[in-house]
Amino acid sequence: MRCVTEKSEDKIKEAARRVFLKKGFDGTTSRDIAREADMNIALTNYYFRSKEKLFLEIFKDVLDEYIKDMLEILNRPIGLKEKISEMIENDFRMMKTEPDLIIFIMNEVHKEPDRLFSDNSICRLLESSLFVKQLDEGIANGTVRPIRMENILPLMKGCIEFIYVGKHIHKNLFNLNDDEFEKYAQEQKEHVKAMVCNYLMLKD
Amino acid sequence: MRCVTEKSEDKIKEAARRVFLKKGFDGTTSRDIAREADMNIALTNYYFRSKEKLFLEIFKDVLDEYIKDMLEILNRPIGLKEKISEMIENDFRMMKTEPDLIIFIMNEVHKEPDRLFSDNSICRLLESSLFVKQLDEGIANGTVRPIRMENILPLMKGCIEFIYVGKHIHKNLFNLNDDEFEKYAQEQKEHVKAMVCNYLMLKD
DNA sequence: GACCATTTTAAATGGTTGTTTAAATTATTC
DNA sequence: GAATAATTTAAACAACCATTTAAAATGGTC
Repeated sequence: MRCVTEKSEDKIKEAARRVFLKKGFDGTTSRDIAREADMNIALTNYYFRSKEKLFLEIFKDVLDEYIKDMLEILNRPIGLKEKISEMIENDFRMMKTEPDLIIFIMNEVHKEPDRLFSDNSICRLLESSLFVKQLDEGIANGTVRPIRMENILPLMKGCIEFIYVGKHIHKNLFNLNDDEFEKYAQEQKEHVKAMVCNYLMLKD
Repeated sequence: MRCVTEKSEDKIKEAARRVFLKKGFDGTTSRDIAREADMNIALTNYYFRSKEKLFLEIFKDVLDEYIKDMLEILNRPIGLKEKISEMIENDFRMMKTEPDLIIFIMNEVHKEPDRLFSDNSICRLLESSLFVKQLDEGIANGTVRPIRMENILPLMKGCIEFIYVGKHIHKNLFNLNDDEFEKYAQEQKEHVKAMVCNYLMLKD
């Protein structure tokens, strides 16, 4: 049975995740991780063999986390409009609880594209989702604008994740403090919801 | 006209820009830059005093480049709808010619927010742009949805820059090769144009 | 061609990197 | 409680880092 004190391996992994997300792979040293985990430097390699191996484990987790919620919502048995609203709300929630997640993924993949598994399992999960079925049905009966899932998803996620990925830039560009930025992000959320629904749904 | 043999200082700066944009500040070594510029390592410090100073010079240039075109279009004497179209086309052009630019800025600012000059000169330039005047006029006479410049700009730029910032992710997620991605990006461009205009312009 | 400032070079600086070692400590098994 | 295995430690490793040095090469001026 697990006791109150965490296993060293987990402590290191969690500490490493925190540091990697903040500083990226290149900006993080083994000593940073050891210090954050309050453990001896050698333990990183004792448990994970190398900084790279530890990183890849964490990167895989982070990527799964990013996609898991999205897939769950795409398959939820609710209407299209509500689904879009949920997707956007979920994105906002994620950006607030894990503000470093997106820029971390984007940047690491940008520097080393091969870190993305080359299998297309997620691709197939997306294509076979309930969301795609709903989209195709709506298009067939004329209630939905002809558009593919590949195009509509970034229209939702892009607008939201973009302002958080470039949070400091937008704070500076629009002269906002932290509170004002959050209010601004809320406004933006409602605009995105309205705009995407407005564009997707055809009324006749 | 340009001399045949470039000045060493410029050669180093251009080489450094290329490497920094690809690998980021942390991922770039002085030796990387020297190798790319085909020059001795000591010259980087001879001309720029330090890697940090060289980086800051380049970063300032890159940031200006990102904002200059946008401001010019915002002040161009053309109609709102055409202006939005031009903004989006310009964004696409930039993402194609300098695909690493946005993720580079985003990531460096994310890691070191103070690298952004704290003055709000750009902020004031945005607020006093012709675009804002046109927006306010349209809102006043009921042809444009009540929305602020801060909200509408990321609705345009976010959708487009997002798919390029996460190009490899989207290529993998949607199972696209390079050609297919460019076709996909073109589709996306048209969707964004239509969606934003559709949302912004009120017809009655 | 001697003089001087500028530019370029190879080599070295001290510090940090990821990783390893071998000894010390703790936990587990009988 | 001795023997064995698992964990943790301090120290060291070679490789690489940004930067500096001092000498060499270059170019222009008189």
